Amino acid sequence: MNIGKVAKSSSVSAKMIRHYESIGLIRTSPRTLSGYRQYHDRDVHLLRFIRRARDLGFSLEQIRQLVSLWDDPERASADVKRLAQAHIADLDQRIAALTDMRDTLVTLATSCHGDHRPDCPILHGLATAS
Amino acid sequence: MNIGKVAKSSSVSAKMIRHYESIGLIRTSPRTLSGYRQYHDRDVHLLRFIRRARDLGFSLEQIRQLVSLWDDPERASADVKRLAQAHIADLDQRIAALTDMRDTLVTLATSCHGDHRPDCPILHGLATAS
DNA sequence: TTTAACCTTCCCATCATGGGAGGGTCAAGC
DNA sequence: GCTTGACCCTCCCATGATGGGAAGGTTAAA
Repeated sequence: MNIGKVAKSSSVSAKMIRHYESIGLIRTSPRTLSGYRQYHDRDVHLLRFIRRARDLGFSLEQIRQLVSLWDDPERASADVKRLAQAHIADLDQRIAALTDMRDTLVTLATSCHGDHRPDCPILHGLATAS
Repeated sequence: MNIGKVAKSSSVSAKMIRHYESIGLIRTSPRTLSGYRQYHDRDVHLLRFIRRARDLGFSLEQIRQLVSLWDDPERASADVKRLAQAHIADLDQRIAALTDMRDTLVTLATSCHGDHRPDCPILHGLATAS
């Protein structure tokens, strides 16, 4: 299988597949005589795994660990759970930070009359200590 | 005032002040004979404004618009409000995306027993179509 | 044989920020 | 006046994940 087909069936772009190879997230693939990368079904499985982990917001470094656990028949599920929970905590923090921003902004926007006059609590709020 | 003092009192690093100057977000400052940038109180005000807008998650491009509205005594508060509401909508989208990730991950992690055994619903969930 | 659709590598861009090298300036204390 | 330490300057490089595009080779079908 060439890289284009793998890209389509894994939903990981060819660009990214090459990149993942270059940073050692996936193994270097064998090549044809003319230099084309050759893949098999198991590579598609791995790339789908990576893609889903990305969709869940894991970083490539975290995915590197997930992949090595995935590959390891001796793994303890506790190790996987630890990774997942650390990531959940991280997501919670980011959600909280964004929610704080949102709430502050909603408060400011609510008090802005939003007409032709220049007076604006949003700009005032930004200019003044919070 | 030298750049270090401005950085301290505005909570914007000297590195960033130079960067903001280089991308035209703030005006180029006058220099001493030896090339040191010279600032005044009004520059500190502007940088604090920028810093607070960053803290609320506005991009530098959005801040560029906010600053020009801030500078404009003829502005309509409706224009500011429009910017703020667009940003709120953007924050809402990001919060929703992160919350979806979080919920999916929590579901997977909950069903993982998290012990020494290798069997793990989290890895299984990542490997299988969602 | 031509052509279109592949593939290759290499460099550059994003966004906001920081690190660090290599070197100049300034003020205080001796 | 000289040393020293704390400033300042510019320039280049790095981050993380992804994409764009150039310049050129390969393949399969018409």
